[in-house]
Amino acid sequence: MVRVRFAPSPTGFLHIGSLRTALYNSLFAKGHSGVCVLRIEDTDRTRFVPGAMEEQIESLRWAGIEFDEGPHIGGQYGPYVQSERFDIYAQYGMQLIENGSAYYAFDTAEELDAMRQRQQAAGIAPKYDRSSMRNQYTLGEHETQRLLGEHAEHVIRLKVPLHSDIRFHDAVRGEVIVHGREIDDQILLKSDGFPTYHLANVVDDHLMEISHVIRAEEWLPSTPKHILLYEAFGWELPVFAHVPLLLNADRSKMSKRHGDVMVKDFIARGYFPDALVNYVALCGWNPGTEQEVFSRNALETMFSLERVSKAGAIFDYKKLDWMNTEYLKATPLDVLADNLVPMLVERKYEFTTAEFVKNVIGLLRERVTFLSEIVEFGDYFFSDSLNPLDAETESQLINNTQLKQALQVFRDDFSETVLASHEAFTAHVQAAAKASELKMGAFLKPLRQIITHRNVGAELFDTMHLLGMNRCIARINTFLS
RNA sequence: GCACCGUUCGUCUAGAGGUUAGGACACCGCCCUUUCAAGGCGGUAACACGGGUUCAAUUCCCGUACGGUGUACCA
Repeated sequence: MVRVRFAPSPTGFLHIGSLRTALYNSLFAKGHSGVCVLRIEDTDRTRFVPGAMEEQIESLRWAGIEFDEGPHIGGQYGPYVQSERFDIYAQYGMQLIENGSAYYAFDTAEELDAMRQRQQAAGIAPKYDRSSMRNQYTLGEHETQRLLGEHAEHVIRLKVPLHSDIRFHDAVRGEVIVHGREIDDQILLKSDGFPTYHLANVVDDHLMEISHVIRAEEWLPSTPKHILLYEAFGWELPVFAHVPLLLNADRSKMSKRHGDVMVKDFIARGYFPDALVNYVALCGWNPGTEQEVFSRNALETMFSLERVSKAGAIFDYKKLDWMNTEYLKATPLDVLADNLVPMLVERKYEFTTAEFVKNVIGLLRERVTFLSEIVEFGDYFFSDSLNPLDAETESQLINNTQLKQALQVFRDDFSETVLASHEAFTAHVQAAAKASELKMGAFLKPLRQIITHRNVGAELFDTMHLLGMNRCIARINTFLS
């Protein structure tokens, strides 16, 4: 049974990189008929942000990533919030103390700082020095028990075997080897009684029967510590898979300052959830074919850890935009209309019937990146009070007597048949232009400006056809007067 | 500093000893055209470097360089 988990910390908004990690977990679970659990890792009380968990769940839900178990839905392995599992960690910490895999340490923050400074000065790697600091071994059993008896501040540290090499297989990277001497005696239980990530993570993954740990590459260096913990408990290892990081343009870990990185930012900018998910899935994974646009279902069946790439991927906002246009072109018009109508209503626009809006979207969607842009880009469809023309265009139009003549001809001979077909329209335009000795192009551009108050848009025939004869004539009359 | 991980067009990537090194985004050009797009066609552009191994290395091995991550009583 495949059981995976996504385990964010509620310290802020959901990061785009976290979204991808969650996605990979979810895709992997779905593809293997497994279970994806959400677990909240809130063991750092100092960084806890109220409401963050809810925000992250909401962002995930927006992206269509749902869980099978979690704090918001329950499940057989709860509770799914680590702060509610406080006693469990203490219990397992004690087990490690009893079997000699962990020990008590009483050093203060200042003492530890001093230790690191000494080590740096001596040019050696900063690492807890079990033989010189104040711990169970240097103090002796008697003194240790005495300190514990009087409730002296203490932590529990992992006793890392000095000379063992840790080697493990990573599903995306292959064999990874770390020498035991490089691994620090990690703190397992902090002086406030809360576990560190390392302990909580291993205990929970075991208790929740997680089969595959799919997480970001930043966890790779601490994986040996986790393996040591599994061994200390005598537990079976899950499969580890460390996925590459999402990077800024300068190849550093993707962060603010270089652009939007929170999922809520992408929501606000108007991306389709499926487009964002599709793009992000491709950032570090591909199926080995040349296909780039996938349904969610295709993603679920095709995704595999073996095809996740090893190197970090620079997040390409332009390609994301392209992906969004792909979805904009592929999504059924009535779905798009359902999304756009509320935005139009909010603007208090008058022409917002679903059918009309559908037609507008059909005309304009190839010209924008976001659906929401149509509100602005196609404003002349939704209201008859057009934005003022810019001064230069306006004076050009007003001073063009030939144009006015042509417009009069165009308007006077206007009938329903003009907009009945492209051919009829073209013939009508030509006749009006010819009567004033204008070239067709020289007439069409100003006509567009007068009808839409814009220089670009869909083909004029389609535009006017959708607007209808009366609205077109009204706009020409407004200009002529 | 040390440890680990990585390195194919500007970007995302395909490639698993012998390829004209393929695709996509972006960029440029042409076509289409009633503007802008979309679409079609075409183009510029990559195997970090040095040693091996091999008849043959982008591909395997070892170094070097560069980059990233980690090195907390944060996750």
